[in-house]
Amino acid sequence: MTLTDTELDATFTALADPTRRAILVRLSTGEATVNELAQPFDLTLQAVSKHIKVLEHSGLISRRKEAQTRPCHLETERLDAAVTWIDEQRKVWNDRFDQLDHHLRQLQAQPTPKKEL
Amino acid sequence: MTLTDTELDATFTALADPTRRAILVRLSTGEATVNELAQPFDLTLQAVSKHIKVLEHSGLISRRKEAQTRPCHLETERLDAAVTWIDEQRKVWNDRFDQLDHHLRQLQAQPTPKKEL
DNA sequence: CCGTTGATCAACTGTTCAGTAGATTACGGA
DNA sequence: TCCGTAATCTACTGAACAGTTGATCAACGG
Repeated sequence: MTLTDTELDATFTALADPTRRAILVRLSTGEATVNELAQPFDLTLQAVSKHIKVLEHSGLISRRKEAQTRPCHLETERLDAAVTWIDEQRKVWNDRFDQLDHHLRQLQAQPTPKKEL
Repeated sequence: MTLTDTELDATFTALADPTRRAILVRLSTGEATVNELAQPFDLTLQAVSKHIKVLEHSGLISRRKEAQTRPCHLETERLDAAVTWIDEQRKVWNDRFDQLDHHLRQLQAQPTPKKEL
């Protein structure tokens, strides 16, 4: 799935914070509630709740509603989509190198007058 | 190569802005100067210069010094490193699913008394 | 129904960030 | 040497953001 510009904004913004990345790492090992996620951090519950909202808004996680708790879990599709965007750039970049390589081989085959470095 | 927390911060922060992503897309097709990069945007040269500094600081691009111009080019190693981090999380997540799958098979094999949903 | 727990909402503060304008540096060409 | 061009540095403004405290809501257990 391809993301819009706005979705890419939200996704990379969510990934750009160490607390939020730590939450994702924790969630990669399984579901967790807000309290459980907040426990390792020297932050108020409200602050962690905000981070979770950012992650949820980005689509990187989603949540169930279970009794009083609201367990969070990873949405790997968004991780996939982020990688897809990056790979796209690398692909174009690498294609360009292939062309450069081809060009250099041509130059080698038929020596030309040097123009500018 | 593995990135530190600070480097991941800088890398994902750099990717979190649409102008900066557009600059990266442009650079994936080849080197460009600050003026060339600024041209498509409705921004002052100074603003674009700042974005470029953010990208350079993140390690996603680097620059040569050529006469008056300072051409920028992509550093794909950083793109690779960002993908590596994301893949790491997906791997753990998928491993967990494998375990869950294994667990469910066991449950299916030998019916157990239900504890809690 | 009341107290406890999990979590959010609301208001406020301090900091970071994107953008601007104006001055400045650095290089190359006439 | 003087001018034009490429780019940066500095100082400023307004918006967004991370964090706090205090109040509130919703669900369960006695």
